Amino acid sequence: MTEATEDGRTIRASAQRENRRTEILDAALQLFGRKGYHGTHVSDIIDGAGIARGTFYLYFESKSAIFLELLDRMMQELRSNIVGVEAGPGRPPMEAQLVDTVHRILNTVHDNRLLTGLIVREAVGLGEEVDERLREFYASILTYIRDALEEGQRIGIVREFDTEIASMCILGTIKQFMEQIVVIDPSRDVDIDRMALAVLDFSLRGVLQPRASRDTTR
Amino acid sequence: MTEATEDGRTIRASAQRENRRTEILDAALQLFGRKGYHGTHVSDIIDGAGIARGTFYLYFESKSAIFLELLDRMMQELRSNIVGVEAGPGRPPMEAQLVDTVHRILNTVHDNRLLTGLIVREAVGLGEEVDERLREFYASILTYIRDALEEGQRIGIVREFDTEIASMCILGTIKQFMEQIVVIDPSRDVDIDRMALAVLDFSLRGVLQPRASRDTTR
Amino acid sequence: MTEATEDGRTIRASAQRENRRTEILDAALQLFGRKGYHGTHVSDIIDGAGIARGTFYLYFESKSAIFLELLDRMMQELRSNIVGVEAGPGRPPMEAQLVDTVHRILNTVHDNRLLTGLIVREAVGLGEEVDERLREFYASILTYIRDALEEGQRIGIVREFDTEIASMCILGTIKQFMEQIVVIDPSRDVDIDRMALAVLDFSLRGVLQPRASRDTTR
Amino acid sequence: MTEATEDGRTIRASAQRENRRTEILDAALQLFGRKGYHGTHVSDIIDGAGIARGTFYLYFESKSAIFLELLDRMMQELRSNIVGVEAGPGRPPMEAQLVDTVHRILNTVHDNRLLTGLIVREAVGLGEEVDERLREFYASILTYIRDALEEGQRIGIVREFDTEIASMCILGTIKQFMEQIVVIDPSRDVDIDRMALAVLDFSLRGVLQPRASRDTTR
DNA sequence: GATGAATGAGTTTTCATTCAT
DNA sequence: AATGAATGAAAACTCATTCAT
Repeated sequence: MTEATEDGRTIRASAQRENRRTEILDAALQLFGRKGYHGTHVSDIIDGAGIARGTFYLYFESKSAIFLELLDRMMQELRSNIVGVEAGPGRPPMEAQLVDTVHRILNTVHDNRLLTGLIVREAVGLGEEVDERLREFYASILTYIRDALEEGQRIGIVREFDTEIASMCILGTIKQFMEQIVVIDPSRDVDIDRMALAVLDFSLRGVLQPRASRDTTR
Repeated sequence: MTEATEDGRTIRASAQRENRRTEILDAALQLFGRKGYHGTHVSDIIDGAGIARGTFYLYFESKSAIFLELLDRMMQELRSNIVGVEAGPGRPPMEAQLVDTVHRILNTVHDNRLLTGLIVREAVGLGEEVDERLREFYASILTYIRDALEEGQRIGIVREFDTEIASMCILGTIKQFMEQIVVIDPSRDVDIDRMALAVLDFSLRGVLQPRASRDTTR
Repeated sequence: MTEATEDGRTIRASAQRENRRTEILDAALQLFGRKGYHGTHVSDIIDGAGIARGTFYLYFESKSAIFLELLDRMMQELRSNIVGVEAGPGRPPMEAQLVDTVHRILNTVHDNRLLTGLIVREAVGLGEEVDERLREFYASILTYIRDALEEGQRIGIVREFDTEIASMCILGTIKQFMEQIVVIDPSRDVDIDRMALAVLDFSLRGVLQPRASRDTTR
Repeated sequence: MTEATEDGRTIRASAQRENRRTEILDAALQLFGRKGYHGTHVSDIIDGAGIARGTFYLYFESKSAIFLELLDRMMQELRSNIVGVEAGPGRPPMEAQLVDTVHRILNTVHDNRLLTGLIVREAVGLGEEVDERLREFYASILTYIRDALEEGQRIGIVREFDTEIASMCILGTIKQFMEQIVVIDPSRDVDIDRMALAVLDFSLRGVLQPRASRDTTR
């Protein structure tokens, strides 16, 4: 019956259903983000969502299923904010694009503190599936960064170096700030602007004095 | 009686005892490193160490106690390899010191892959105690890096920038490689030399083309 | 939703719940009464109640919690049967009141053999909490007896003596019969009437021949 | 070899052995008396006695064996202090004998506080054997008291009443004071003299004003 | 005899998941 | 669809007893 053409009743019902689902996801997010996967019990989630125990399993197959869904959601969110930076003719200069990207990434992280926590924290012991997805996620970011760097090298903006390693350095830098925002100091209001500029400045130019000292240190 | 000066027997016995302890620690390390804290059960550890259930509790107070001991041990190991780098008159140039340090850190990490895994992974949900120690550990590293950078600025090797943010960038870079070594690709033989040089190159000089292009991009 | 006014369903459910609870309490009572606290395992209780392991913890926080609840219940029961005896103008003569009280106490004890067993037996090693409650319980009974005796002395029914010691004697007598009923001879049908009268006779008049011998012994 | 005629060596050895045994018994007594059977672990006993774990089992078959031995010892001690009171021609008047007996019993109890604690407390859950011995012990005391009362009735000192019940009353009174001394108030120095006299006064004469003098005693 | 490391059966408790109502 | 009582496998930890040295 519900599989017939959707009349008013089923539409309302399925909207209702979607609402419920979202409420549960939100409750779970709060908890996973705050107390980690193992520290969060199904009891906590149903209490948070104000539903009955059985209802939870009407919407999600298992505790790990809802966790994975949240994980995917956040990875999607992050990915969509990173993709979009492309070096190419007719595009703004790469540096401007990068400032913008870093800005957007850090803002996304900040806006989704809790979800990001899921990624930064729980890395292992949640089964091969989680490991695999996180690996893929980071691999895709690495690839993106690397492509950007190589494009930069091709057009002469970026100097020659080991792009594989460099992209890891950049990823590490980004992750550190993700962690800084969500884990280490979640209460303090962070200055995203300052962060983005400083991160970029560091990544683009390094720490050394440009000319004079460069000769002395070698 | 047994509290008298240790004769051959008690010496041998206490050596034996220390051996056992180490065996159990090793078995636990393998398992925690591979499957995480929650994924590892006391049963796994005693199976791994080839001892009886009760024997485990003869040597360690609890599952969390042995985990904390391993954690402390690795943080100690890492700290002792980081401390020692100091900018100052009569010391080798900072860059050389840094190459050396990065090298040593990455080697330590590589030699203690599994232990490092404990630090990189399990970040939350193991109780306030673990959280606190990890926080302290990273804080001490951050302070160390920052001090080094500021010293560098004072003596004119390092250019002016936000040292708080920059030290986080460097820490993030280091952590990324720790993770790279222990989590992401634990089987593949990594080229520590190449890593150390590339990391340093990136951190010191950034990604941009030094001179000519620097004017054009702005 | 379920917190709205209780409809037929929730009323039935909560009645059911109360039933279950009582069933478990009953099973536990039988076992604690028969085999003592340490001799009774949670496994015994769930077997006795015909429930699953987890169900037990749905109704009681722990093994000691259910024991304490039974303990409190019996102390309550006994107390309520003792309180009510008061010497005063317009009240039945103290002796009649006492016969009645002893009767009621022994009947209560008999009706709650198993529960009483808990009090008579387990006196130590169950933690300070149990000790404390038993101490309080007996202290309240002692105080009650003593007050009654002193009131009796005031109105001239009771002769002069050390009421502190005498109340202990009476308490000891009562406890002995509690024990007699529940521990020493739980199967044999006891004659409460005979007991009550004899106990009172003993307590009120002692064992000595009233007149003649009294002169000879002094 | 040790089974040959005891030479100096084996005599010394066996004296030594007896000493050790006693030390262990003493340590166990302290602990059982203070913390109960279940609250006392073999570890506590060997710590208290300053011996090795295995040594304990060289002297006692099991934890319950040493407990039973202590139990027997105390029952023996008490019995030997009660037996000796006999009504008969040529003996001191029963009342004097009783004062003496009560005195001696309470003193014995006081001198052996801890041992008495074993009897007063742990009554159940230690297996049929313990139950049986305690039952026998109390039965023998009851019989003794009853015989004394009946002898008293025969020679006209004691009035007519239900001696079975009365002997229980007296036993209960005695036990209450045993408990008072060892459990309820073990620290406070008790006044054995006052206790003994008051107990006897209560048992012999009860609480009521003696009929004839009920008006005149005041 | 003495030692104490090792044992492992047995205990309590947890918690994700199921299912009758 | 929603409920929440019931489930039971699995986990950590205890402690009396044994046995090789």
